Amino acid sequence: MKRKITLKQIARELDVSISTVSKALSNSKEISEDTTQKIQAFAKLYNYKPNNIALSLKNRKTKTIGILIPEIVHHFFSTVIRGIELVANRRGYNVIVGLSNESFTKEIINMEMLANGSIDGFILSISKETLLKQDYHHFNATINQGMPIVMFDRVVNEVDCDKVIVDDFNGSVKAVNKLIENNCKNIALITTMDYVSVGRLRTQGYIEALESHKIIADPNLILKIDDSLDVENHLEDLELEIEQFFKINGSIDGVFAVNELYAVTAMKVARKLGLSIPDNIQVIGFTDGVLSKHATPSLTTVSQHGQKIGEQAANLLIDRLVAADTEDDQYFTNDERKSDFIKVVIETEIIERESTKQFR
Amino acid sequence: MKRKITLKQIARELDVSISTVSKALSNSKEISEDTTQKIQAFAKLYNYKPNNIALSLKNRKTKTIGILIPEIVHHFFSTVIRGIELVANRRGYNVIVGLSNESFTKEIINMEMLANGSIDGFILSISKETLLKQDYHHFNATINQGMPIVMFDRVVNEVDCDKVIVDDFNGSVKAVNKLIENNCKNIALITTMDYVSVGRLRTQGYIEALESHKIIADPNLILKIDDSLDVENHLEDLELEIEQFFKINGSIDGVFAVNELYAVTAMKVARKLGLSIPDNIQVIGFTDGVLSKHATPSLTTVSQHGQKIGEQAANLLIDRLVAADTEDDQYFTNDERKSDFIKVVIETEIIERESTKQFR
DNA sequence: TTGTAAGCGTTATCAG
DNA sequence: CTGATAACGCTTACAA
Repeated sequence: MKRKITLKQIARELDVSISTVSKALSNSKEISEDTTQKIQAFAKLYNYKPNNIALSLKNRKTKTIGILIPEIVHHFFSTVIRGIELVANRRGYNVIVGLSNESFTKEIINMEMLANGSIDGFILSISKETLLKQDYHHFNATINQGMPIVMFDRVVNEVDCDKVIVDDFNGSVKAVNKLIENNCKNIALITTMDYVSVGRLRTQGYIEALESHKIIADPNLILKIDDSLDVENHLEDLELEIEQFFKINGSIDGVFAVNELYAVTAMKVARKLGLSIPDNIQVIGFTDGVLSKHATPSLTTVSQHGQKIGEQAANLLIDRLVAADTEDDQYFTNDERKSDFIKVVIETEIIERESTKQFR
Repeated sequence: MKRKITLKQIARELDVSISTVSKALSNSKEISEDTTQKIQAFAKLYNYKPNNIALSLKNRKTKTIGILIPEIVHHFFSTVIRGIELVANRRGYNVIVGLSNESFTKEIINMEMLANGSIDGFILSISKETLLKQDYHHFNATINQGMPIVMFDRVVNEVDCDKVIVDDFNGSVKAVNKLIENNCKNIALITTMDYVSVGRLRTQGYIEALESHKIIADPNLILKIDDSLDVENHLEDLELEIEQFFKINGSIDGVFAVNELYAVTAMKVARKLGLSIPDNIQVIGFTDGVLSKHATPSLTTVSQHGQKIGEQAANLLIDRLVAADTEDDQYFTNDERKSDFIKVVIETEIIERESTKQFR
């Protein structure tokens, strides 16, 4: 078991100085052909690789990105990670992952842990508890320390940084429009509580789509599920709640659900109540995950393109890191910079499958 | 935008030496009450936090674990990550994630990237391509450099390290036994190619279960799907292949599939062929993910307890890191150590749902 | 062409 | 009680 070899050891072994070794290995032409050859051969033989930590300390940058998300066992988030990882690796960065588990405290702890030198910047999505509390000081503190943040999906105006979001509003509009075109007369919405911004936006899209067709949104047709802090989904409760909802509103012939779980559960309940899909009820979900694809009938959904979100976020962050590296910091004041932040909107797309009627 | 403050700056500001500051902050009693107070107050004011990178360099350990998995958009793997992250954080470690994307080369590149000082040890699951090639030199090289590895799920005898595996064999046996008890006479197996060890073991369990009931396994009832290197699942192909299989073997009344995708697809195909589940065909899958839970009918599965696997793996790794930290390295030779490696087997559990008959 | 030395941020050892 | 110094592994002026 030989520990990894260092410049120092190579130098000692070959009886040259450390800096000679360093230069030789980076092909500096300060060093003679001969010694360069000798040193490189030796280094290859012993499989020398520079120590990342030492490099990080010296260069004051780690070439790694911190990802902080509420939950990893979630198709959308893992898709985003895949996207981030893809471009990060391509551009020479590593990726370190922290999970807030939807908790404010864990979010802060994780941020502090990573912000102390371990990473060059954050890509994150805000936890539900933080959104509830509306306490964003830790994000701003991090940014003020000179560590850039890119937020995605669950973002917030109170923090000045680059953002990548899904066009939740228009996604909903498209979905509801589709249901209207498909002759649904009583379109229900199954959504979350308003404090999750994406839930709110999707709800607004629903209302807007109806109104643009001169339909007044009926509050009775909106079911708000309170999944506030219980990450583990209590399936039976959900089913029960939706079943109640359907029974009270017997006329529902279209359902738009803000996530695939709600959509799939709605289909299950509908079937249980003897309704057939898409003949009696048509269903559209948000988030195009495994569930939608493999449900029976397969689910028409609004796809969010999670991987693309991740790729965009990573590119934004790395662009900024590279820029910070190059530019003369002095030329800008903080204020000048503020206007600079970019908000990328990723368009949604409706994936038509079996849970809506086909007209053709 | 103030950069993070360092010991040096505090020292300069307070007109003491760096080492005094360092000691004061670690509550060394070498330092007088007075100065300690003053320094700590100042440090708190400026929110001083020691720089992780500097600590890593000094201590020659990073307190971070490298995870290397084939794919993150996969319920099982993300469950494992969650488990790892859970205990890692509890025990003061961070987690850095690399994805091999089932590629041999990417696996190696990622390992080398992380092995150069960024992490203290690996938790990994082998990529399919690596299993195909049977080239494990990079794992052994890493271990020889003194970096411990814990493998999970996709493991291999050729590498000496701690391992956490699912009891694939007995899981299959249990599943097939259940089908036999439920009066299935012609039980089919839908599995992967043999080079994925878990596929092989599950196949063996199937055969064993049949034989223990004096049933001779019929090779025609075994469908081996070749998903070798195409990570993106070609759903239509899969459906077609399974449909062919069902048509050729009209007598099938039970299906055991080695993952949930195959199981769910089998159910879909069965329904398409006018067969009802569980009346005409009973189905059991492996891996208890979202698909199983929300399929219609919901799928009886062999649960692998991914999170528990992650927790165990992390504990094994950290135990070893802590031990390496304490022990006098000289006392052991490599050989003595070999016998030392632990293989933890996580028991599977059958989760009964609607795709099998209930007898009670 | 090669070597010395400083510095990245810490901590530990040893003098004062 | 406090401070100087070395060391972790590396790069890079600057000397020689």
